[in-house]
Amino acid sequence: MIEIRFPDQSVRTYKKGATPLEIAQSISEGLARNVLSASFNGATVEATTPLEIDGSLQLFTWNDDEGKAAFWHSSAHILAQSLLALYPKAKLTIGPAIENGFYYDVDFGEDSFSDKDLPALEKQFLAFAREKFAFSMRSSSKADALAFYKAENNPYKVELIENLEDGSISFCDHADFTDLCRGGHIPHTGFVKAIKLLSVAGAYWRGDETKPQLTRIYGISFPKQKELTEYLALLEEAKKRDHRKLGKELDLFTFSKKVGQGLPLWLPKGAALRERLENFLKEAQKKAGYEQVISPHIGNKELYMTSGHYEKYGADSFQPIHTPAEGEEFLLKPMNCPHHCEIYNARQWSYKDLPKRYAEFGTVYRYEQSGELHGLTRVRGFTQDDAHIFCMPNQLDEEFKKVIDLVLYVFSSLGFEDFTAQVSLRDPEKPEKYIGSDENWDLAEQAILNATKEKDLNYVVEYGEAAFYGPKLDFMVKDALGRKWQLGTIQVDYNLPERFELTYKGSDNELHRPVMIHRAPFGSLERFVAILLEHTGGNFPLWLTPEQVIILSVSEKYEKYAEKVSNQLKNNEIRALIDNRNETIGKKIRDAQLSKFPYMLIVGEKEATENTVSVRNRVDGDTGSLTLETFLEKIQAEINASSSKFEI
RNA sequence: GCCGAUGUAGCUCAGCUGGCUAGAGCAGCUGAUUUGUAAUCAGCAGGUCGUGGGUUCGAGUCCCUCCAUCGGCUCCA
Repeated sequence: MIEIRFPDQSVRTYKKGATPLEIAQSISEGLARNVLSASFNGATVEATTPLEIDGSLQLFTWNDDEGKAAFWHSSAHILAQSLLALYPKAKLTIGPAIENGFYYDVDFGEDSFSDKDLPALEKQFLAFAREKFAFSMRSSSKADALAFYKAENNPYKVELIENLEDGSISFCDHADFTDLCRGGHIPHTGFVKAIKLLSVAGAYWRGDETKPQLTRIYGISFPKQKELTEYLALLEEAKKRDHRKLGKELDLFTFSKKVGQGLPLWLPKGAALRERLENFLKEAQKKAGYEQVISPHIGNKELYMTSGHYEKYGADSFQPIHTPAEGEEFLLKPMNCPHHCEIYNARQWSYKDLPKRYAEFGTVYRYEQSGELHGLTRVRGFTQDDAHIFCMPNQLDEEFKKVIDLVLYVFSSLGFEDFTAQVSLRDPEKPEKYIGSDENWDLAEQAILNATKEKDLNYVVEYGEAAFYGPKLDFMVKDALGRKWQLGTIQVDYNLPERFELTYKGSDNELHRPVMIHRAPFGSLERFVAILLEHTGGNFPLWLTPEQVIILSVSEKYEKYAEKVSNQLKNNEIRALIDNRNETIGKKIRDAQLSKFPYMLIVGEKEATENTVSVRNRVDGDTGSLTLETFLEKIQAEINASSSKFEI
C-alpha cells in the first residue's frame, strides 16, 4: 500500500501502482472524468502513471494552468500525427504548449505550406482525436532514440537527442505515432473535442536566424466546441480594440507610403492627446526635481563612436548624412543619452550639485527591419519621454527607487494595473554583446535587483535582455491580443559615464565618476498611446480625451443656445464642440457615440427656455437634464478626481 | 531581413472557373426636410482595381518584379 497526500493535506492509502486517474475515481466520478494530468512529488506525471511510492499528489483539470498545458501539449502530438498522415515527408521538430494553445515546427522540405492547407489538417486532427487513442510514455536508450530518428532522416530530432543525457530520454506513443517527449499528457486523444489551427508562420530552428527556417503551425484546442466558439469570439472582440483600427476611426494618427513606412503622422486630435500626456509627465517630473533640456535631431558620428552605439548599431542604422563641403558625417539621433552626457559635460560639477536629472521628450530615429514595424508600437521615428540622472554611487539606490515610484505613479494614473516588472540582465553565455567591466555590471545588476526587491515589485528575471551598456528594469504591458510590449524602462549605467569621462568633484577634492540612470516611464509616446488605446478601447479617461463634450442641437433653431453652452464650457476649460449639422438628433447621437465622446449635451426648445442641458453619457446613455451650472460642477469634479492623481 | 497571406472609391467590402462602359453600403457634395436620445429622403460625384513588366484576341481576375499592409520568426540602443 502507498500513502497519498492531497493538497488539502488529507492522506489516503491506495494499493501500490494506483494511477492518479484511479485515485480521482475513488474521490468522485466527476473528478475522474475531468482529470487531465497530475503532479506527483512536484514532478509532472500522466494521469495514467502508476504510483509506486508514498507522496503528495495534485490532480489537474481544465481549470488549472497545468491541466491546460497537458491538454495543449497532447494536442500538439495529435497535430504532429495528422501532419505525418497528410505529409509523410515532413520532418517534425518541436511542438510545445504555449500560453494560449500550442504550435508545432515542421520542415516541409521543398513543399510549401500555407493557411489554405489548414482546414484539411484540422479535419484529420479531429478524426484522430475521436479515435480516443491512449497516450503512453516509454523510455528509450540514447542509442535507440538516435537510431530511430537517423532512420527517419530527421536531423532535428537527432540534434535534440544528442543534447540529452542517456537515461533521461523518453517517447510518447499514441496509435501508431511516436514522438520524442518529456511527458505530461491527457489520458487519451478523445478529450480534445474542438480544434482551430490559427496561423502559419516561419520560425528559425532553435530561434537562430542562421539556421534553416521551419514552418510553424499555431493552434488552439478545447474540451468543448462551445469553448472554442467563445474563444474565437473573444479574438474578434480584441481585434476591435486594435489601436491601428481605433487610431484611424478616432482620427488620431495615420501613415503615408510617401512619407515612409514606420513614420507616424499625428493628426490634430492625436497630437493634442500626446501633448496632454507630455504635460502630465512634465508636471510630475518637475515635482521630482527634473530639469528639461533640448537636443538636436542629428549628432556627429564621433558622438556615437564615443558612446559605443556606432560600433554596435552603426551598420544596421540609417546611414550617416554628409556635409557637402567638409564631408563630415552626422547620424539621425537614435537615442538621447550621448547628448545628455555632453550636456552634463558642459561644465564642472560638485558632489553638492548631484543628482542632476535631465529630461527631454526626445524624438529618435531607428532603422527597424521592415518586418518588425507594427502600427504605433514599433516604428522608425518616435519620441521617448527620456531622462538621464547623473548621481553619486551612494545615491544610486535612492534615485532608482524614486524612478520606480514615478513609473508606478504614471501607470496607475492611466489605469495600467496589469503589468509585469522584468529585470533584464546580461546573457552570461554571450559576454561579447556587452561593453564595460564585469565589476560594473555586477554593481549595476545588484542595484536593480535590490531596488526592485525593496519596492516589493513582483518581477521576473530575463537573461540576455539587458542593453549593451547596462541592465534594465522593464515594465511590460500586454496589448489587446495578449502580446507583451515594453513600456516603462529604467536602466543603470556605469559605462557611458566612463566613455564620456563624466566627473564631479567630491568632498575629498578629488574627481569622481558619476553613475547614470536612463529612464522612460512611457517608453515612447507612440507605443504608450497605442497600448492605452487598446486598453481603453478608445474610451480615454476624461482628463485625457480629445473632446470631452459634444453639444447636439435638436435643430438649427437652437444653434444660438448651443453656442452659449459651448462658450460657457470653454470658459471653464472644458473641451467642447457643437454638432450643428442638418441631421436628426438620432443620427447625431449615433455619430457622437461612435466617436466616443464622453458626454453629449442635447439642447432643444425645452433646454433653451429652462437654461438646462439634457445629458447623455457614452456608457450609461440618457441621464436626464441638469442646469448648465450643475453639469459644469459635475464634469469638473470628475476631471479633478482623475487629476488628483497628479499628486506624487 | 526571413516564412506565409493580403492589396478594388476617403472607409468597409462584392466582383464565380479571364469576356462588353468595374458594383454596394457608409462618408462627401447638392436639394428637400427642422427633426427629442444609436442611421430622414432623393439626386450627384468619386476608382488608370498597390506598382512595373509579361502571357492572351482580351487581365481586377493568370505569371513575374517591386512597394505597402497583416500573422509569426529574428531583431529591438
